[in-house]
Amino acid sequence: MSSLPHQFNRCITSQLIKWFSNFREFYYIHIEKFCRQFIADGVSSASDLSVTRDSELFRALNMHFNKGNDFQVPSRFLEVAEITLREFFNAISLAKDLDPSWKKAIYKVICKLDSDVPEVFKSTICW
DNA sequence: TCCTTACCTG
DNA sequence: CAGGTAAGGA
Repeated sequence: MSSLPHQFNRCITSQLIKWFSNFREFYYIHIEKFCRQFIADGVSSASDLSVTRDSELFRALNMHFNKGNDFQVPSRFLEVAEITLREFFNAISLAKDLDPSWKKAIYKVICKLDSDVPEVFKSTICW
């Protein structure tokens, strides 16, 4: 009740930030992986790419982020995942991946689509 | 100069 | 996932 809580708070907050950061990495790594696979499989247009709750991509992400299906993944997540997938597709199609920092342009677009952290996390993950 | 974040490693 | 850090922003 005195000084410790503050340290805990600060510590846990940074841990959560790190946690989400790792999630973000996982997210992008897998979307790129699936995207390249789609291309290898012959998908020719970004419009042919979609992400639904039945998609393998979704399953992979959900398996990692929401293993026990403790949350109902908002449809917005699917939309953003699809946008991200198409963003990667277009970039790779244009051979932009030749540039060492080609992903930054994508990150810049996607981060603007970030949703706020749901209240459940703020109120549930406490000490 | 402090804080955040992307990148890499274990 | 956590730790460490170089790089960039305020």
